[in-house]
Amino acid sequence: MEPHHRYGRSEVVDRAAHLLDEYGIADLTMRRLARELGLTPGALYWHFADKQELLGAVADRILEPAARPVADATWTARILAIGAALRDALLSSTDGAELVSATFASGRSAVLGRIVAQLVDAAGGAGFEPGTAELAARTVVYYVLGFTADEQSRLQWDAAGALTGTQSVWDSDPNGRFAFGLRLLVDGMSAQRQSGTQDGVDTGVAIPSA
Amino acid sequence: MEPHHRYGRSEVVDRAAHLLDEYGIADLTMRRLARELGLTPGALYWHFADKQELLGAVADRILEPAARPVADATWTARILAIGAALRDALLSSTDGAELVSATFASGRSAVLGRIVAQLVDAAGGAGFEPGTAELAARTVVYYVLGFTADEQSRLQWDAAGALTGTQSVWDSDPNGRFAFGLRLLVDGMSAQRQSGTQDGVDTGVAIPSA
DNA sequence: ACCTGAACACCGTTCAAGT
DNA sequence: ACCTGAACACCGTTCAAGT
Repeated sequence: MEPHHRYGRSEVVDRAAHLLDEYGIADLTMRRLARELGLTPGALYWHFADKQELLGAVADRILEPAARPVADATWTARILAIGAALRDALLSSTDGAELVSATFASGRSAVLGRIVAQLVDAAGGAGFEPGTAELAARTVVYYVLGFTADEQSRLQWDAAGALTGTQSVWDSDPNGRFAFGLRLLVDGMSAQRQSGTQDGVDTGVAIPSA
Repeated sequence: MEPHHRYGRSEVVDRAAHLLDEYGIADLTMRRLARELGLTPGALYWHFADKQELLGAVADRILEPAARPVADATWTARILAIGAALRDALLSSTDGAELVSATFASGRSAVLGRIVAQLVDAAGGAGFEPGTAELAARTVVYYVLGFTADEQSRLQWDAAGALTGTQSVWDSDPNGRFAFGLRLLVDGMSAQRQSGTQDGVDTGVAIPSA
């Protein structure tokens, strides 16, 4: 498609994101993407050092809507909001959770870093010192990525023709199921923080991490 | 190696597990494994339907030590023990966490199912009804897989020559860091369960899931 | 019961050279 | 600044046929 055109990096990422959403992560290959753009495979290596960098750029595009700073509120509300926004972003594209999980593992997403930073900030509002807040923030991310990857793989497996009618507890109220685990974490954070700390106010009181 | 030998399924899994530990998940390919066994690639398809099945069998081998029923104790101690045993199992092989995460996503590990069942049982001891206990159990698994995959990738990256000397908070007390997140979840479960429930005793009192 | 041989349809990456 | 051509070193999977 589209011969005799030269591309910038962002146009290549556009196409890659479209390819992902349309055909899934297994079909997001360098060769396939090149073909879709009417290019030779080697051309992509002018835009990206390797495939991981391309995947990171696609992950960042998916995550962007979840990285917008959340309105001021109590720290619990902020964490619930960031978690929900992250899940929504992952669900917005086919195999989004799987892609972002893989990218997170390889440490190649800048935007996920910003999301973690927002969670750290919110956890700081709960009275945790920076190091502990980072731990809590990452715990939230592990949960959201794990839950959503699981959810999405079931969704796509079901959509591919299987068990229609046998809808178990798994299918019903996914938002509630997601919120349950997130609330577990937020409740755990409430239980661990210094009792002298007011909700939403960082008193700077430290909590030992072990 | 070892020509003129015919293999059973378990011997093939042995070799695959060894290959994983020695060279990592990227080198655990069907062709490489066949070569290591002195076989033709096609031979492996007599033992396994596809690569995912092979990976699932290797994952099960790694997880086996973590699936042994834990000694009776309070539900909190059981969850902490299962979580720690799962992490230990994942860390016991190169790329263990990555392999098991991938296998979990494809739902191809029987042993991980048994581990989840033990967590569900322990959560039941906290007074959660079955559906909610399952949610809590899976949340624990998401955390352990996420934390350990992250930990292991950093460990292996550092081992590969990088940042020696600049050991940040990340390297110090990994056990404590792991326990922190797990305790967050257990505390969250304590906060959500029915107050009439004694520790370790399942009174059968239900909690709504949303 | 277990494996070979041979094929099919792919991969990611590099790099001199072209415009 | 962006791309081609061509090569290198691989993949997973299938299947008739062999022992």
